[in-house]
Amino acid sequence: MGDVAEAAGVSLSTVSYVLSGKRTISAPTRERVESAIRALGFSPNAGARALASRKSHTIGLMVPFSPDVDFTVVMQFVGAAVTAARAVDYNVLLLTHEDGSGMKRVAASGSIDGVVMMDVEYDDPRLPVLAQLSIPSVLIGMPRDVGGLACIDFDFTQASRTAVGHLVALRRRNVVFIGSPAQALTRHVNYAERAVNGFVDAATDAGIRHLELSCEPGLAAAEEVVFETLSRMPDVDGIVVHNEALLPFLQAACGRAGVEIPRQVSVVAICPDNLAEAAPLPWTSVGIPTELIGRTAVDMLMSRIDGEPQPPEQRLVGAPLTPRATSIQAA
Amino acid sequence: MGDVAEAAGVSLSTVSYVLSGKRTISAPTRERVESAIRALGFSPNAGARALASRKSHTIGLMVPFSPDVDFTVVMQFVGAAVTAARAVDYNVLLLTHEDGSGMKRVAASGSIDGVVMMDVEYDDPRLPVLAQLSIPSVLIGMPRDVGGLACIDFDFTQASRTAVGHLVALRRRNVVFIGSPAQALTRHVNYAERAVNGFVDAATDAGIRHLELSCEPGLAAAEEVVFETLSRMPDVDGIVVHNEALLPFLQAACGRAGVEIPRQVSVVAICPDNLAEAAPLPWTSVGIPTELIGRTAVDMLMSRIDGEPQPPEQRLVGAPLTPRATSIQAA
DNA sequence: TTGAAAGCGCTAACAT
DNA sequence: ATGTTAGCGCTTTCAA
Repeated sequence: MGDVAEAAGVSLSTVSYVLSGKRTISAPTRERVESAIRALGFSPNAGARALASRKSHTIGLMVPFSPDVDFTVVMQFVGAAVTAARAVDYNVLLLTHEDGSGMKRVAASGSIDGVVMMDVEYDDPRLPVLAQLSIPSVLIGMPRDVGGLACIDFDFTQASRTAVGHLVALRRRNVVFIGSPAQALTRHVNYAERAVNGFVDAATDAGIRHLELSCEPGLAAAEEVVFETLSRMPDVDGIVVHNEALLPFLQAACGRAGVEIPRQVSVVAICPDNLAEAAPLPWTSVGIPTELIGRTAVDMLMSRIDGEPQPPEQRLVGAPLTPRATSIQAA
Repeated sequence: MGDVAEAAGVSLSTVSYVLSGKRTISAPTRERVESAIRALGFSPNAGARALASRKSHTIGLMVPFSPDVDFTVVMQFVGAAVTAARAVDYNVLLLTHEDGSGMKRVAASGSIDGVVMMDVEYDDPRLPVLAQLSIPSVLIGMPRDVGGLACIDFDFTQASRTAVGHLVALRRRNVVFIGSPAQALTRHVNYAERAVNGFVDAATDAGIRHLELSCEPGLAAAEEVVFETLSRMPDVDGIVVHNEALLPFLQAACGRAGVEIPRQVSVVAICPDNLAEAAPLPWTSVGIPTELIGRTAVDMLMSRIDGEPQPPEQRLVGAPLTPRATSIQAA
């Protein structure tokens, strides 16, 4: 940085202020400094900056690696978060879901200025650790006890209500909810619960028959759940499905069972829009806005890092329904 | 660190050397220092350490986010790499596949000491950038021109040969190779080519009939490729499939077409073992050792970071075949 | 609007 | 086997 200062004929601190923008610099000076930076190919040293400013310009991102998460969805969050961080000139340090002590270490050493934690569980053992840290954090997901933490999550209740509303508007009167695998339910009681509750409430309000099932992924499980649906509600004419891993198989399973989508049964999926669009028969869906949630999580974290202390905040993100090929008006 | 030194009754540098292990310390001294560290809850500052030592103790990991990669497989590499890095006390900075300039920045600023680049393409535009960096790198994948770079990849040629050998031993004589989608072929000419070549060579050597197809993922495409197989080789009795995204659908497609696995047709998949095991009918497979490759990539990088300069090196990792439910002796 | 200079908390060369 | 000390390359207060 000394070289740059010399080349531009200014002091070292002026170069620093040009870089950080924390001081008003006259246009000509700024210009000279910037061209000197380019000419010398200067790039400020991250370690020195971190030491002097006590900010690493890096956030931690805790990513789940357990086999029961849908990595397609996870990667959408991750991609959005990384993009959002880059946009404000922050790096992203990869932390694993399991590694609570690792998080403690990088936080204590000043390697990160904040944490975004994905796939938060209902009673997540990492929450106490998080609360102890001296750096801010944002959770993606909604634990039982939010304490003073900041959270953001998809509004599953609203999504289910919207889905049911759509089916009712299409004059469907016998609807079934196909939810996430049992394992997800136990880990994330909350979100599964919210989705189911929204469904039940909306169906009750509308005065229509309803049934709630959960399902593992895979073709066999898909066929099973279709079979169970037909035996418990033979005149089913509407389905709400909230299970990303099941989607690729559900249409095939319905086809084999002779259940015609969308003529006989209209289906609304709760899943990211790009998954809904990619299906052979594109799903009508309430799209989980993974991109928006990932980006917002980072934005919330940023305002806690360099803004004034923010109050705890729990944000629920809703989404509209997009009609596609799997739902039409009942005959 | 001064506090720790005082509490332990030693000098500041002794604390530093206890931490880094770069000096032999007498047992009692080390003990006093370590207990002082624990007592004070001391954790060394990463920025200061990076500044003084010119090492960030962080590696960059370039992860692909394009929709045409299989994220299940990607995450296995990532998980293995992160675990390996943690094991030697290194952090992992997440870089996106697209972000060549971002890589340049973090390298120039001293934020990372080395890079592991996943999903390397045949003519990857980032390779020139990588070669310019002053930090070492390791590629996962095999580009056209390796230059002076270090690479590691799965030995697809050997895998195909092993698969064909297995089918031949089961007295299969009419075999088809179902490969990756066309898009993967254009991006990664090399690996697809190697897999196909190994297949063709082995089938030719064994003197059996053979056919090579490629296939998109999804149930419809799976049915199509089965149909094409049957029309071009009605007496097919062996399949080698190298297409992770297709696997969940292939058994269903065969079932629908009346192709009985494994009685009528024996199938060998080239895919990570855990994918092969998870199928309803577990695949006989040549398992891509994602875990090993990810870990080895990090090990190779580490030896280039703190060891003496290493020569360029291209490493191919082979794997054994594990017989499972999709292959038996021909009648 | 700009400059001078005192650290930030470590590492490692040089001592002993 | 341990201590002393000069930086590492920035940020930021204080001064002009």
